[in-house]
Amino acid sequence: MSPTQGGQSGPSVTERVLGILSAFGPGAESLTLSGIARTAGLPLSTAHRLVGELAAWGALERGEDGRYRIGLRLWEVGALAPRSLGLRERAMPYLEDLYEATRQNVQLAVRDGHEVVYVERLAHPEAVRVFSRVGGRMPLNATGVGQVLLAFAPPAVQEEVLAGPLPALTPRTITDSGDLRRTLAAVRREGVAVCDGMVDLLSLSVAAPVRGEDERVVASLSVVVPSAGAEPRMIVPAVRAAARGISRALGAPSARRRPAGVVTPLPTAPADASP
Amino acid sequence: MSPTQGGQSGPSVTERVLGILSAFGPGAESLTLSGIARTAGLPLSTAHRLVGELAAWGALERGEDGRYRIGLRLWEVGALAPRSLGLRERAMPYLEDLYEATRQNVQLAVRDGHEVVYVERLAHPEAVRVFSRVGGRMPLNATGVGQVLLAFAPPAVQEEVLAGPLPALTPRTITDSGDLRRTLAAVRREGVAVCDGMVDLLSLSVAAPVRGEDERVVASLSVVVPSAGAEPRMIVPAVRAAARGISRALGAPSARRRPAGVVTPLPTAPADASP
DNA sequence: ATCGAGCTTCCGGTGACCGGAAGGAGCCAC
DNA sequence: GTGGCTCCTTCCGGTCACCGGAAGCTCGAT
Repeated sequence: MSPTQGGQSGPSVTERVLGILSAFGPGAESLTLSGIARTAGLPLSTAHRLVGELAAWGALERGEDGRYRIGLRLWEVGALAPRSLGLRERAMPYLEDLYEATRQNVQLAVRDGHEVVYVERLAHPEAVRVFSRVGGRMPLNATGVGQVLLAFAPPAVQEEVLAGPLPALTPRTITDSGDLRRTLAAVRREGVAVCDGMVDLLSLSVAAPVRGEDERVVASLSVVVPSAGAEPRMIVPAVRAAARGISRALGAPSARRRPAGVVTPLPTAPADASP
Repeated sequence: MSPTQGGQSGPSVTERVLGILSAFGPGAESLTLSGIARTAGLPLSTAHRLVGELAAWGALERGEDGRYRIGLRLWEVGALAPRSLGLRERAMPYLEDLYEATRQNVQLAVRDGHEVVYVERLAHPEAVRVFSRVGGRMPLNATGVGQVLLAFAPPAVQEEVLAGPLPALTPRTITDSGDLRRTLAAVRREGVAVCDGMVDLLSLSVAAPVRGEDERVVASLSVVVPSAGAEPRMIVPAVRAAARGISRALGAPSARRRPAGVVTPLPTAPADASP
């Protein structure tokens, strides 16, 4: 299938170039040429040539220290990703409000495969430290946003995750697939996930689903507060309201504005846990 | 110098791949395969192969409509760009405050070559419409952030821009190099740029410089308000204060916190307009 | 039905790419 | 000073991955 898997031939040029980009990551924002070559598994001279072309275009930048970093031009192109830009633009005002109201951490995330990817994050400098970062990944089972995204994911994805290993970040992380299945059902029922001490024993997160125009859950929104003395009851309505606001901004019919006081039932989950 | 400039040979594989990424841009967030091939100047079958590899890696995503978009994975890598992530992370709290105080548009931008690139933007849904967008570019002479970034850029860059054509976005855009030179001197003297109706006749922006640990101006911050009835005197101090806060967060010595009431002079500009 | 636009697959010739090797620059330890 | 390290840069000939024309496919529109 891949143009280069036939027999003993090496990776294609494209794969090598992408491999160079992959060498960068959280904790490896700047690399030397040899570091790139080592990480990407390329001979030094090959890496030199390819990196030179990438830098000429602006995908990489070379600092005064001679180290390479991701270039502004690549960031610019990446910013065109619909799941980043389109979502962010419309969600920001609501994230703002939620941030302003809580002065804690507010996060917006989407699902990519079996992981959560954080798309936006507002953090008060004095709020609880949080492990996530914009552009970072986390397992689906261990985070509030992850549980929401998983609960409303296609059944096939749910089963794959439930069948696979469930990594534990703390002793309180859900790692039993039966427990997780029950939790997901609860999330679908309640429309929120409350995750206490699963990423980090000191923090608690409250997450809610964001729906797109076809009613599918396209993102999840959460607030992270200190676990000690947290009162989720105070936060849940605010998170739900913000998530609904974003869904409306994205055109989700179920989140249409309606006369105050009239309560419409939440749409039923696309599919239940049992496929 | 380039590995492929010798004689009549075509662009290298790397250049072709980057050309494919370049095909995407503001107003072209989603493209068909043939559209990509046309824009990038590649034969269809070549584009097909390369795009396939990019999609397999996650640099591109193929929608249900068969069109290609920038993939989340590329966004993720791009998010590692130091001028985006590092800057944003530290600047956000201050942008927040400024946004909260003005409920208008707040922007953070850096210079790349002879253009401004917007790195972050907070926009109130009911605020003045603004042309800029995250990841977008604008000419240096026509925007508040641009004038600030140009005023504190290396003299060589200033001269290049002053020598080159100065695009006009409105009749009020500065297009005379003498005028621009005087404006830049004023910006250096005042530490702020006030730009009325230069991007768009209805809006006014107030911008201030953000300095890094080596005192160099690394970014610029602005607030955009409706031109009609705007009172810049009210906004200038807030913008200056936020810019100074970010500079401090980035480690700029001149922005160190000091006993209230003691005024330290702003550092002199790295170089005056006349080189 | 007929057309056209867009997509996918196939395959043989060839020239772009590969990477070993040599050499230079900077740094630290001895 | 001098040896040994790491990192970077440049060169060049053989070979194999890449290129792209062509044929066929799937749509939807006329």
